[in-house]
Amino acid sequence: MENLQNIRVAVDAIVFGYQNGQLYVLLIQQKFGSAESYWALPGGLVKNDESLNDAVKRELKEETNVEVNYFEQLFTFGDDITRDPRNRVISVAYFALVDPSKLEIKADSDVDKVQWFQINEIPKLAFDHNLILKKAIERLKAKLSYEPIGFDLLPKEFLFSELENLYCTILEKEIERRNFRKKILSFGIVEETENYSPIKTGRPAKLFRFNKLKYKELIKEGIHFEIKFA
Amino acid sequence: MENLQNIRVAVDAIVFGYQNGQLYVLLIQQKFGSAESYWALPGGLVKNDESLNDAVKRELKEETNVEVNYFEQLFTFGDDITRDPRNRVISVAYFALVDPSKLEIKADSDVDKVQWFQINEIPKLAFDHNLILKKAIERLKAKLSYEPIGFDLLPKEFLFSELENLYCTILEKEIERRNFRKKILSFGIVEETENYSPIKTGRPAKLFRFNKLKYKELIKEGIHFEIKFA
DNA sequence: GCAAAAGTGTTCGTACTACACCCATGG
DNA sequence: CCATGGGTGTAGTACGAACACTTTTGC
Repeated sequence: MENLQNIRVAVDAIVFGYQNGQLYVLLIQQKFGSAESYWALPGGLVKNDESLNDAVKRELKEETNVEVNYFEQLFTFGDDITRDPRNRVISVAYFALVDPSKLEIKADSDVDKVQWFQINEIPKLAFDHNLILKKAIERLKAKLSYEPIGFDLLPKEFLFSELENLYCTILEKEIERRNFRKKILSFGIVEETENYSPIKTGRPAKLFRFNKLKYKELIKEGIHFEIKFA
Repeated sequence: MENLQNIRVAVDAIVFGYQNGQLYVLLIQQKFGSAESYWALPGGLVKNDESLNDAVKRELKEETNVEVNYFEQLFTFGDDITRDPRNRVISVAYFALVDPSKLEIKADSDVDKVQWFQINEIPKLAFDHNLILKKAIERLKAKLSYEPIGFDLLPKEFLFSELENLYCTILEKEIERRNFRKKILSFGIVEETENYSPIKTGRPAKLFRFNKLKYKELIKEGIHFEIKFA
């Protein structure tokens, strides 16, 4: 029907992490990179007998030692034909949210370095990866307002002030503490634990936990989570 | 680095149309289809030197004679390795909204038939196209609530009752006419025209038009369009 | 004058906004 | 007793929900 198609299929992973009031993304540097050896998103070519989802998981594990169980498909980049100067490559980008304190990153296989980069200190990346990352950040911001994804970025038990800070940081907005707390608690998907923060300054703060089960029930009932800001 | 990758890249188009109070989708039947010759979404393999976006446009034009200027990327289907039994094929699905009255559909190139199918009378489709369509419908419903996409499906000038009906049909919900009208008009993105409906039953109805410019201004100002229902 | 669809206003309740002070602990 | 963050209540407002009758035309 047509000349033989010669297009490669790759996947890229945008892994966001939150720690100490800052949003980070996981980047790698290839060992045998193209001349300039820019930092890049983890990723690589999909194998013939492997689903796209498995491909991202595998590449991420291989390159950074990070294992993630939930990836969301972000977008497929294939409009710029020369985005990879070597071949025609389209890339299916996936993003994930993790708590960095639970992970041990490690440069593996063909990778030279792995590192968390603060989101507003991103260098020029390989290929169109700056563009991909930009789109991922937009999606993250949007999702934060209508899905309780903040909890994936935090430890199992967390302070309300951390959650609050996470929203401020990602959305780059001030929020009103009292109203934010009321709003979040009103959904009933965040519960107090018996524990208190080990931080020994100021009044001891209760630790909270996210009730995933409750959240799923509410979704079934059609209640939709939404956080707005002034 | 690895064995030669052998994955084909296709695009598929989900073209939604609205007419006479019904939502339709455009399907084709291949001439030399696989045995069963199921109906299918328009689409095909991407050329080596062609962007994904151009590929959907070309395929749609070739197969159905329909020209669309705005496609939105829906999702990339590539987790089911055997979704096409002949080869490993991943498909980047795009969707578009059109006013069918402005189009002349015509089976072209390798296509035997082209037809609008009402959304709740979809037969079993080729490959995983039922799944793709399902996802497209979900996205359409979601988008309808927070973007004024209804206007892409209607003629330039339309009746309020048509708009109202469009929302009811797509969302499969009753809506409250008075509140709906107030809400839509409150955004200021829909204007009265001087014209009246040619329908000669009941009180003559004003025709309205969508003010795209005004909408873009409001977006810049950060106002976000949202329609909720009881 | 009746059938058929278009057009419209008000009340009520809920949910978001804005705002400032007290609390519990460690040093 | 002071410094540090944690924790809370209330009043005003704006927006969505519910609801039914009048208007204009063709036949």
